Amino acid sequence: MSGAYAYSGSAISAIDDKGRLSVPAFLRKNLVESSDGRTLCLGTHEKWDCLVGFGLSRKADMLSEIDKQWEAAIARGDSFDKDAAGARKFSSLQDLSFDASGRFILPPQLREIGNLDGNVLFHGIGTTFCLWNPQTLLDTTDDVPVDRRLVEHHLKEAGQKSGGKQK
Amino acid sequence: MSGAYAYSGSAISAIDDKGRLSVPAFLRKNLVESSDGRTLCLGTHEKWDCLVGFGLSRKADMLSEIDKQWEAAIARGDSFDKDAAGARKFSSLQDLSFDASGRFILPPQLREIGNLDGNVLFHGIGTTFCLWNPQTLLDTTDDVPVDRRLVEHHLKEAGQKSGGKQK
DNA sequence: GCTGTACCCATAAAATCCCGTAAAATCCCC
DNA sequence: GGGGATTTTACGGGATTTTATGGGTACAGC
Repeated sequence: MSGAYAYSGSAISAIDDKGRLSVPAFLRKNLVESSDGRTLCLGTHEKWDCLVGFGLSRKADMLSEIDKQWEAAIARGDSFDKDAAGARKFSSLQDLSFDASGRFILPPQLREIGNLDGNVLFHGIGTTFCLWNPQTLLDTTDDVPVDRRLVEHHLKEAGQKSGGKQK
Repeated sequence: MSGAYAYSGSAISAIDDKGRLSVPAFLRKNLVESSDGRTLCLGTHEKWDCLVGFGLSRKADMLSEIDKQWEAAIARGDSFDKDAAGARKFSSLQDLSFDASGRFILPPQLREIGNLDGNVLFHGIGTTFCLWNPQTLLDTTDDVPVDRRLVEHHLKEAGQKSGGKQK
């Protein structure tokens, strides 16, 4: 694998009035290295009710993985639908660029699908990181192996900051 | 693979009264690089009820893919009809040039085959991207692994913009 | 002449960039 | 190790640039 860096840790960040969101600093460094610039790839998660993010280089890895699968399939004489595999992985993915202070605009469609509204919880899960609506994460019935105490802590913290503002 | 960049993301765009359609900006960048100019290759999809698009350089890749399939077939002792494969892939392909603002004229035959009328949904699937009539995509019984929420979002958005105009 | 196409201009909306400021984290010197 | 100074970070608010899209005009071929 290309990137030697793993995403870890968690933090909460708020969407502002212009629909901007800032990437927490601890993710930013890896992201910049893995994208060779300030680019964030963001898409919907295949199973969970959240968004996934990672750097550009991961996209290239995904392409070559599909290619390898295809080559293995034709060598065996099997069929392999590259387009279906590509659609699954790429159709929701957007390349977003963030500015020097780490902010990017969250596209409306991703915002809607991810149920994001107000506070967003980022948390690294290795090769990628997830963006959750903290409440959705607490309420989900999926098996998302996250320490609830962590989420609750971030929520409490964010609640104080906005001072009960109904955003 | 030649291009390190993969087509991803989705957007809707409308065909105007003069039959023009604009390539969404996020696809345009890759397209220009991969074509060394403002050229878009457009054809019908082999399986799905939509059109496929990509840059000029992808044509060479397609040729070498056919070659690989042929080699794999002989290795297995099977037969492989290169001409048939080529016909399938290339006969519907047109090279279209788009202007500085990203617009091109959708040839009537492709427009008809792709069932395109009014709003067109572009979505990247890695090495290529697809052009769908959003309604056709929602109604299709083929296994097109696309997040329906995305399509629905784009449709809703487009509906608002035209304000119910029956285009 | 028409018709279809490429090119040019105009405008509104959206995205991008840049500059402040204030809070938080880090450093540093005593 | 305490406390102030410096650096990062978060976030509000413009200004500039890019994009989407309407519409005009010139030039080709029939």
